[in-house]
Amino acid sequence: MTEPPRKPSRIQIENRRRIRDAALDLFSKHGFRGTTLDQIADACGMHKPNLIYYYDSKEAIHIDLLNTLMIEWLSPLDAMNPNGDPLEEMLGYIRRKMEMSRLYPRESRLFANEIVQGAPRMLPHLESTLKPLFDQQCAVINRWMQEGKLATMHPAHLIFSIWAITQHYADFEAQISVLLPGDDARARGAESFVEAMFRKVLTPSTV
Amino acid sequence: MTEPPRKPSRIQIENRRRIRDAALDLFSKHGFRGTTLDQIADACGMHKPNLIYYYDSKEAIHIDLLNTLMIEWLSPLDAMNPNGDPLEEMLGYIRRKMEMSRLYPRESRLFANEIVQGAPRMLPHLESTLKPLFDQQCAVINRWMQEGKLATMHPAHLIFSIWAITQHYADFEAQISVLLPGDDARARGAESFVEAMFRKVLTPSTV
DNA sequence: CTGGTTTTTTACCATTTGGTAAAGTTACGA
DNA sequence: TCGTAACTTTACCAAATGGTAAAAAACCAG
Repeated sequence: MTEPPRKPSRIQIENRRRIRDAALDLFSKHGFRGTTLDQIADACGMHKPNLIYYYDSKEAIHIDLLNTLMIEWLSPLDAMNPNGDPLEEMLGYIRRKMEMSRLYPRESRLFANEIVQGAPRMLPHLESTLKPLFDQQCAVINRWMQEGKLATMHPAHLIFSIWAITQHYADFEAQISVLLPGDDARARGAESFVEAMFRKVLTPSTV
Repeated sequence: MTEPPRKPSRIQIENRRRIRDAALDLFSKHGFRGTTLDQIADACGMHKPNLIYYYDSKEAIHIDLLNTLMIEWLSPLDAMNPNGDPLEEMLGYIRRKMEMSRLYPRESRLFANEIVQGAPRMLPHLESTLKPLFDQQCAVINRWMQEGKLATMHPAHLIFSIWAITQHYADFEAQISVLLPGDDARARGAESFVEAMFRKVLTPSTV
């Protein structure tokens, strides 16, 4: 039988990490096809065949990145508490998404590149990992709305709008920084705008 | 002196159009680097050197596409009437953007691809064409808010949120169609959700 | 230390890709 | 209809790119 994969050595763990970090940087900036193995090798101070020693192919690096990052990218959605205060849970989620967009724009753009181009390497993952979580949280939000704790609206589109707006700040930064210069003030302005907007949208009308 | 460019023949006009159409399709699906001249040639039934006869380079095709499409892509923003009813003008703009996202997803994704990757071929255009229009419309919206016709908020971030949500439906369609299948019902749901959401956000609180 | 295993490096290769040269063909105004 | 300019096709090329083979070097358990 085929040998089972042995426990990876410290060198393997560290070098795989270096490769992923360099690849994240480049894939998020230039996309999969726009990034070459030579660039990745250069960026992490290794030689091209060394990358192939740690990863079977360029595509394997990309897939590993997507898999590794998807879980933590979705963690805020998972962290919503069905028993918490609905409005505060939603606003907390939105705040965490804004923070991730600001702190981890590379991850945001990695996924944006992948999905804009039809998610060729991620569709199965969307089905198997994202969809169940999404449906579950839609159900929670729906319950909250039924209970009158949130304004009533289509929960799926609500989540889409949260994703759209929060990730827009990372994904379209090139455009945004032209239109509204001043990184720091802009980030603060964005956060208070988005919070105020969704507070207004989500607050149920007191009948 | 250099000969001035002659008036293009009918064949030139038609073949350039064919090239642009094929290129739009491919660039929007696979990005600039992910698209090859052979693919474009194939898609429009021409031979590779023939493309180069009409366009100096692959990049020239891409740039021409971006330039050609930017004006009509921005036309809804330009079409807002400063003397119209503020709430209806804004909702009309949002409706037109949703419609464009549904009818012209290729254009949306072409720009998304370009901007996510830092707008390498579009930054000058953003500065020279988009920025003035953007600033102007921000001023109009600001005036409307001052006059109490719209809820008060940061106009730039408001526009960003409109772009983010409306274009999200085109740009991230691969993800959305997994999470919320059924193209037709989804499109209708999206339009009524977005309209209701922005109506709520923009309606000034009657003090 | 040492011998085998893991890791790195050098040299190389086949394919893809953007683009060119030039011959061949078609369109079209005089 | 005829000659020239516009257009198309074939054959080709150099560089870039993903990946391989195998030798050299570093590591590490006994």
